[in-house]
Amino acid sequence: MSLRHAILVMLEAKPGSGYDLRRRFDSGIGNFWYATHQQVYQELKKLHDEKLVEFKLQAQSDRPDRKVYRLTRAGRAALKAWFREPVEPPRLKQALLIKLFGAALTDAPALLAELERHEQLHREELARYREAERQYFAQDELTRHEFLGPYLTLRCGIRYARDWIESLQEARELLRAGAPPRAPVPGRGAGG
Amino acid sequence: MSLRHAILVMLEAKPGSGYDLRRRFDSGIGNFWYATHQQVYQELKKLHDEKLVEFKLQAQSDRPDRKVYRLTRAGRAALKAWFREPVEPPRLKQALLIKLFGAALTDAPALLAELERHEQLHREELARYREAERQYFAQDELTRHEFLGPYLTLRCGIRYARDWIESLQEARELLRAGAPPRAPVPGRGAGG
DNA sequence: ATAGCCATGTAACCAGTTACATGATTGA
DNA sequence: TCAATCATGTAACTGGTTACATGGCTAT
Repeated sequence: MSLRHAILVMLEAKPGSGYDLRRRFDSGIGNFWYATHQQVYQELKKLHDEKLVEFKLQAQSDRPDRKVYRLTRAGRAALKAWFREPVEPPRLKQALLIKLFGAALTDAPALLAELERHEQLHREELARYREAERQYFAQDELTRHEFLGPYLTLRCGIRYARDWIESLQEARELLRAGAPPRAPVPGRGAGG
Repeated sequence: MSLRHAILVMLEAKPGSGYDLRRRFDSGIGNFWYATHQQVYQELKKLHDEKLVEFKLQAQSDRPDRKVYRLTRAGRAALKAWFREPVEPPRLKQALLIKLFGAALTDAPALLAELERHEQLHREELARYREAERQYFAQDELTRHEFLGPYLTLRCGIRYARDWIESLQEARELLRAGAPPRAPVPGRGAGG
């Protein structure tokens, strides 16, 4: 139940409409927390009912009116309280690994193609993160300090994507070889 | 909607009861797909209604009767069909990263303690994986070949846990320093 | 014309979680 | 006596997804 906290963090960084928030879920926090426009609008409604956010109607002549949300004092308090509670570690759901686990139950070419496809997706992901990192360092020190939090999540994403690429490469090599390794791969790759 | 496929893969590896499956979700596939006993029993019921699995009642004198499930021919076909369909990449939900993203909104000590707590959890996770890897290599080559799929998922898990530890260490260091890095960390850590 | 963007919403459904229930056996 | 393990299940609820709806503006 952290969707609301993702939204509160986003709104505290910068007020915005449901539509704005939805788009922000395509990057930044979106790299590790996903939400559809339905979830955003409904959660905003709940947050408003609970008086954790408020909005100003922003009439626009050429486009639909916007509800620009921001935190209330109670919202800020709720967010601070959440920061002090422990979050439970996430429960992973990696469907691709179910396939890899059951590698013996399918034909190798289909699985190899699927692994390669995912590897490619992670390469693109990694490229996006690297570009974002480059942009981060193009800023002055004051701005870098302000965005230290987002930068640190970016670093997590870089390691995540990079290691998927490594793992999928390894998996493809060993599956192609059709035989298990004789011993743990030495060095960093062995988990040491 | 891959819970059913996780169950089908598990049952194809070895028939078992709902209770068995539930326990198997504590390791192996459980390292990357979680399920409660409710989900298991209800999914088994659905799979049975759809005639993808069948069961034999195993009466036991001292303990409750077990329903020992296994795949039907249709179940095996459904599983093979799934292996040929692409799986969508997972939508991550990492609540801890919401906190890290919003680091500026809370006091450092609370956040640092939370990061350290998670780092510790990942250290324990990594230790489990390493032990499992050790056991894998203690087996003969034929058995290693049979369990190549599970081994490869273990490798993914090792990289995953190891990198969380690295990322959380880095985050704690930079947050403690109270200042952003001057330039990307050189070498492998920089995303290269 | 056709599609896409901006901006919001209702309704139905499905997946996942939590609480509650049963009942025998084993070990502290 | 109390808790844990084995083994299964019903019921209520919450969170998340998909489909459908509106309506003007802009670009091809």
